Amino acid sequence: MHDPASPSDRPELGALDRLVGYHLRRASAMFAGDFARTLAGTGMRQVLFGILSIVRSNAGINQGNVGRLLGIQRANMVALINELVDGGLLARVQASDDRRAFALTLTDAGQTRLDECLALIERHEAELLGDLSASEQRQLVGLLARIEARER
Amino acid sequence: MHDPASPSDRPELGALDRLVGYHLRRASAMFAGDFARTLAGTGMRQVLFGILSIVRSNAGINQGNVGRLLGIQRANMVALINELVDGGLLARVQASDDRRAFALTLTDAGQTRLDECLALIERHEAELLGDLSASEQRQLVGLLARIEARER
DNA sequence: TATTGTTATACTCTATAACTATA
DNA sequence: TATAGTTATAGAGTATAACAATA
Repeated sequence: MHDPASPSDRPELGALDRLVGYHLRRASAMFAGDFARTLAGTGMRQVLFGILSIVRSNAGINQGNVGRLLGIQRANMVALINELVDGGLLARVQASDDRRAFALTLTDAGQTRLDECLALIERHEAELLGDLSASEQRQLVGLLARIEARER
Repeated sequence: MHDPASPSDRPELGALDRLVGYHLRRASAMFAGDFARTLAGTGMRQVLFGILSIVRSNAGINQGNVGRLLGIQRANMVALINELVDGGLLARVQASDDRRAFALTLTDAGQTRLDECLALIERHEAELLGDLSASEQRQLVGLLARIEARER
């Protein structure tokens, strides 16, 4: 009953607990789950929000480049863009310089929807990051960004 | 051509770039992808390795508790445990104190397989974390662990 | 009543290959 | 040849509901 390695006392993670990949996986899943719960009413998902955010900052960008920025395959972008266009959040017009491509822009509805969601997301992040100071949050983003920069 | 917000120059992420959830998502996906590539030959996956690691540190634990530690539903544990038992890495015997449950332990093959994979995983992590000092890596794990602790 | 393991099932996400029209 | 968008499809991963045996 007092065996320090006994499962009935307090189960341990073993080697897992020292792996950055494991903690990234769990923290990321926590954020994804809470994101979905917080934005439940809006029909917004992490990927869709990412697309809207990028299109706002790069008006006229095509969907291939959006996908490249987010690590989404061209084939999988089609349904996502269709969903946003059908929802009236995104406008898709023939690109002037390349007749194969579409130039993407936010509609007015897309602009306001993006802002509404951003407000919800900021509350959601503040909730999950409540234990970290502002400087620790910047530290975290900085470390993650350096990892991401290693390949992309 | 010199418009600083032009998509053709250097596309930006917009609001996304300030969100911890986004960076967690991308960094986590990078680790998952490289994990899969590094362990490709072994048939090992992140979840399976997690199960083996927990069983080693908690010999005799049942699959429900393993799933609870990893955030995996009971229903989804069945196929995972079957896969590891069929692969000869995990042994499943009737628990002495609860006839509903199975006590899980690593087989000898499971022990050596776990160690082999751990060696590969450590190289994979060292590769992806190459830009971070040892102290920065500890900082990162510490920050992630504090996020995870907020709910579980 | 609650819990362990289980089955069945459905839904999302992701990955690949191949096609078309343009470049 | 290469690229943008598209279709079809298959595989993971994940979520829910329900059941039998046991607690």
